[in-house]
Amino acid sequence: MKSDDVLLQKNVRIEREKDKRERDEFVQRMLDRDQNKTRQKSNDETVVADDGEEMNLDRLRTESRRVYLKKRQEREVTLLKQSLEDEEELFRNQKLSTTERKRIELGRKIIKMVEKNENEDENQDDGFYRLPDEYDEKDTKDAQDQARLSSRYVEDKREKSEQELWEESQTRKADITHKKKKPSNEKQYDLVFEDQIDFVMQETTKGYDKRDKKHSKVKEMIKKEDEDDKLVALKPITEHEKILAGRKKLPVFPYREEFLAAVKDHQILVLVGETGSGKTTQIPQYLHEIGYSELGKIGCTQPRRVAAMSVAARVSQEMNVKLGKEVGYSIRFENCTSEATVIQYMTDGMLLREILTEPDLSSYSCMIIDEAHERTLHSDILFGLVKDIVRFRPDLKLIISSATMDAEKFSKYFDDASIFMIPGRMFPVDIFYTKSPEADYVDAAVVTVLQIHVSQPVGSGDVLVFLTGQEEIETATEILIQRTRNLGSRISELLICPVYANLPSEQQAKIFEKTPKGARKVVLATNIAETSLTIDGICYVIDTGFNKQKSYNARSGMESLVVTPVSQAASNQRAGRAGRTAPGKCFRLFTAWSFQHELDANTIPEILRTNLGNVVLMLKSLGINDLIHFDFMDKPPADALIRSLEQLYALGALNDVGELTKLGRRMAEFPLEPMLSKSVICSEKYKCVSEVLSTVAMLSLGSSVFYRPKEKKIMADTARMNFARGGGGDHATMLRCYTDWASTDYSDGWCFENFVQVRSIRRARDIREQLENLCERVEIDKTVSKPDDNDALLKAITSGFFYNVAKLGRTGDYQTVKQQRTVYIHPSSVLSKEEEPPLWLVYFELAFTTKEFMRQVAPIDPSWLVEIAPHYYQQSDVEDSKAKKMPKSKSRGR
DNA sequence: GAGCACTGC
Repeated sequence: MKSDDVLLQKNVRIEREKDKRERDEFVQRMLDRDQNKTRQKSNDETVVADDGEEMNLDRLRTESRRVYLKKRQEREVTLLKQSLEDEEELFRNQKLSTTERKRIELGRKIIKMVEKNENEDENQDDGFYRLPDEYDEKDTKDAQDQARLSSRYVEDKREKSEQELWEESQTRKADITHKKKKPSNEKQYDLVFEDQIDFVMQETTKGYDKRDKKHSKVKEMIKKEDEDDKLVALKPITEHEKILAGRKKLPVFPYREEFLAAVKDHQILVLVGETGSGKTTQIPQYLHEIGYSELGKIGCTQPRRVAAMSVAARVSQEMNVKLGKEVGYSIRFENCTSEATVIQYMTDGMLLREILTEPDLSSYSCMIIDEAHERTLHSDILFGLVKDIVRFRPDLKLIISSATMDAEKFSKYFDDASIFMIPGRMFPVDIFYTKSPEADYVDAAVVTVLQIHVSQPVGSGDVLVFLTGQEEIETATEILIQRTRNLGSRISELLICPVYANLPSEQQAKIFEKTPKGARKVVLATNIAETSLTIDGICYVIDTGFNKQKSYNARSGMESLVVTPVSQAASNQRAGRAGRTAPGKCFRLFTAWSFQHELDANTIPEILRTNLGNVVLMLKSLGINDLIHFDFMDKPPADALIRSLEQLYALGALNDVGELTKLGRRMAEFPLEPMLSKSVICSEKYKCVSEVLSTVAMLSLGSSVFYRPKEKKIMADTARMNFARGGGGDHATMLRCYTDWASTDYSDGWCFENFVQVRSIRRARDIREQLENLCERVEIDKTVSKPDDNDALLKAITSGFFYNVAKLGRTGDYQTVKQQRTVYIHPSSVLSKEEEPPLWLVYFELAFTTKEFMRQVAPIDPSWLVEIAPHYYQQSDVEDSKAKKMPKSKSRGR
C-alpha cells in the first residue's frame, strides 16, 4: 500500500503533458520490447507475419459482415423493384384499389431511400474497405445468383395471367381466408411480407444409427444379454441396475477400450463427440474406473453453472455415491466437493480461479475441457494456460472435447494432437431454405409458424423459433395471438410461450410444461435455447438467421450489442434442436445461397470482441508478462490489449514497465472488472467499505434490477424514484435499494412492492457476500462504514472510474473528458429527468445503441478528480469549468 | 424518452 501512495505522490509532481508523454512512452516501450522479442523469435518462427495477418483477418471479418448486410439489402431492393414493376402493370390497368396504389408509392420511396443511402456508403467506402480479390469474386457470384433469381421471376410472371394476379391481390385483402391455403409453389408478389413462404428442402442431417455399425452390433449384444437375463431370472432389477444398463446403451460405450488406450498413448487428445453421445458423463467415469483417480482428481469443465451441477448429480447417481463425496462440483458461490472427491465438475471460470492458486494443477491427473467449441472467454484463456502446463507436467492427461467442426483447429493448436471420434445420438433433421430472401424475418417467422401449424398434423411436435431479443419476441407473440384469434376455431389450439433470460422464472417454467393433446406449443426464444436450456418435444425449428452479439471497439472503449447474422455452426446447432426426440424439420428464413456464401463458418470467439481488462490482469497475476505473444488460439487485436494495459497502468495496477504492482495483485483477487476492484480497495480510504461493497455488487449485475412491466410503468418509476431521493445519482439509488431490501431481512414481498427483480437482487447479495469474504484476504477492514454519506461513496467510486468522467458542455450535451466524445445520459438513469443536470458526472459504462449513452451515472465534484487522480487531472481542468458554471446554469433556460 | 443476446468469476 505504501508503494502505491508513493506512486501517487510522485505523479502529483508530474506536469500533465509530461505525464501524457510518459504514458505514450510506456505504451511505446511495451510495443518495442515485444517487437524486439518478436525479432529474436522470428528467426525460427514467423510471428510477425502471423500478427499482421491476424489484424487483417479481423478487419476481413468486419468487412465480410458489412458486405453481407449490404448485399442482403441490395437483393431485397431488386426483389422489391420486381414486384413493384409487376404491380405497376396492374396500376396502369386500373385494377388496383387506392390502398394498394399508396403501397406502391411507398415502395418507390423506400427504394429511393435505400439507393441513396447506398450511394453515400459507397463514397465513404472508397479506398478504405475494398478488398480486391475476394470482393470481386463474391460480386460475380452474387450477380450470377441475382440473374438466376430474376430469370425465375420472369418465368413465373409468364405463367400468371393478369386475371390471376388481380385475384391474388384481392386475396391479400382478405386476411383470414388466405391463411388457410395449403402451401403452394405460386410466388405471390408482395411488398410487405404477409403471405405464404416458399421453402426448398436442401439437405438432411445425418441420423446416427445407419452409419454406426459398431454401435448396432453392441446394441444387439446388449439386447441378447437382456433377453438372457430375463430368461435366467425374473427377479425385479433395482433402480441402480437400470441406470447401469442405460450406461451401456450410450453411443460412447462401444468405444470405451479404444478410448482408454488412446489416452494411455497420448497426453493430449481432442475428443469429438456429437451431442447425445454421453461423453460428458461417461468419460470421467471411464478414467476413474481404470485408476487415473488414484493419481489425482479428474476434472471436467463446463461453460455453464447448471450444466456442471446437473452432470455431477447424474454421475453421482450412476456411481451410486452421494453428491459432493466422490463426485462433486464447484461453481461460484457453491463448492460441493470434499476430501473424497475424485471426479470434479466445474465451470471454466472456476478452474481459472483455481489456477491462480494452483498454477500447475497438481491435484489433477486428468483435465477435460468440455464444450470447447463454444469458445467462451474463459475456455480460450484456459487453452493457452493448459497447453503450457502440459509441457512441464508430462503425467497430466488433457482431453479437449468439442463438436465436429473445430476438431482440426484444436488438434493443430495443441501440437497436432490426435482426434478421437464418437458418433452422437441424433435423429435426422430435414433442412429447408427459403427460395428468396425475406425482408422482415419476424413476420416471416410468424407466417412460417402458422404454415407449420396448419399443414403438419397436430401432435407431430412443437415449434421452436429463434429470434434476437425480448422486443422481437414480444411483437411476434402479439402478432401470433392476433392472427390465431382471427382464425378462431378453424385451427387447433396454439400455445405461445416466450423465453428469454430476463423473463421471470415462473413464466420461463411454462415452456417445460407438457403440451396438452390436440394443441401445439410454439416457443419463441432468444439464443438462450441454443445451448442453455433444452426443451423436449421440439420437432420444428424456425431459424431467422440472426442473433444479438456483443462487439467491442477498443479505440473508443465502447461496447455495443448488434443484431448480427449467425454463423453456419450456430445455425446447425439450432437445427439440431429439432432432432432430439424424433426426426425433425428446420426452416431457415434465408436462402441456401446465403448460408453457403454469406454466413461465417464459425462464430467469432468472445475473446476477440470483448474488453480484456480482466483477462490482462489475471494473466499478469499469473506471471505472464508478454501478453502480445501469449499463445492464444485466436489472438485478440493488439489495440484491445494495449488499451487494457494502459487502463491498468492508469489505475495503478501496473507499474511503468508493465509489471503487476501490489495494488494490482490485490485487485486480481476480486472477481470483478478492474475498475470495480479498485473502487472496493479504495473504499477503505474513504471509510465506506460496506456501502461500496453493496453498490459494486449491484453494479456488477449487468442486467437491470428494476423491473418495469408495460402496464405499470408509472408505478414502477415512482417506486424507483423513492430510492433516488437523497441524491447521489444511480449509484446511491442502487445502494439505497439494496440496504432497504437488506433491512427487511431480504424479503420477497418487499421486492414485489418496489418493482425489484428478486432474482437479480438475490444475486447481488451472493456477490456481496463473496466480496466481503475476499476483503479479509486482501486485508481490507470491512467494518468501516459511513451510512448516508454520498460523497464518501462517490469518491470511492471515482477512484476506480476517474477514466469515465463527462462534463456538461455549452450545448447542453456531455463530453467525455478523456476523448472529448459527445455522450448522453441514458434515459433509464434517475438523472435523466433532472431539471438541472449536474456539471460533472462519473459513469459506469458507455453503450452504443441509438446514441452513445452513459449508463449508471452519478454527479461528482470536479475537485475530487485532482485529489483522487492527480496523475490524470490538473487544477486547471477543474477551474476552467467552474468559470463556465455561473453564466451557464442561468442562460440555459429549460 | 430509450430498450438489456447469453454466459462466467
